Amino acid sequence: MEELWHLVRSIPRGRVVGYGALGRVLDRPISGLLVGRAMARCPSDLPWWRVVGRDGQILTDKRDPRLGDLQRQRLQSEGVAFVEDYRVAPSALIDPEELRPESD
DNA sequence: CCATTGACGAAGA
DNA sequence: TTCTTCGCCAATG
Repeated sequence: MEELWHLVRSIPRGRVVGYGALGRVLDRPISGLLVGRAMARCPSDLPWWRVVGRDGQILTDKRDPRLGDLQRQRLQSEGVAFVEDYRVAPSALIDPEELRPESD
């Protein structure tokens, strides 16, 4: 999982990445669903709120619905634009590939 | 041990 | 466009 944690940690402030996109670039690719499962039990020092659905949707629900609001708040406080209450602007969405050069 | 269930997403109807 | 099915596979009951 170290590789996944590293990727998430390298997401710049004010940017978000999709679950499936992350799973796809791993050394051992996994489905977005598994990325989500991993994120639900990730280390507390990860910027987990910068991971969203493929179309920028805030998914976090099911077990702890309150997390969805927390995620939205954190993203908004980073300056991420929203096109809907629970969906970020496409411009904030980036591919894990673009994490290499940037790192902000 | 077996059935369900997800921080998902693509494909088919 | 909305709904269902299916692949993914570890965790949960």
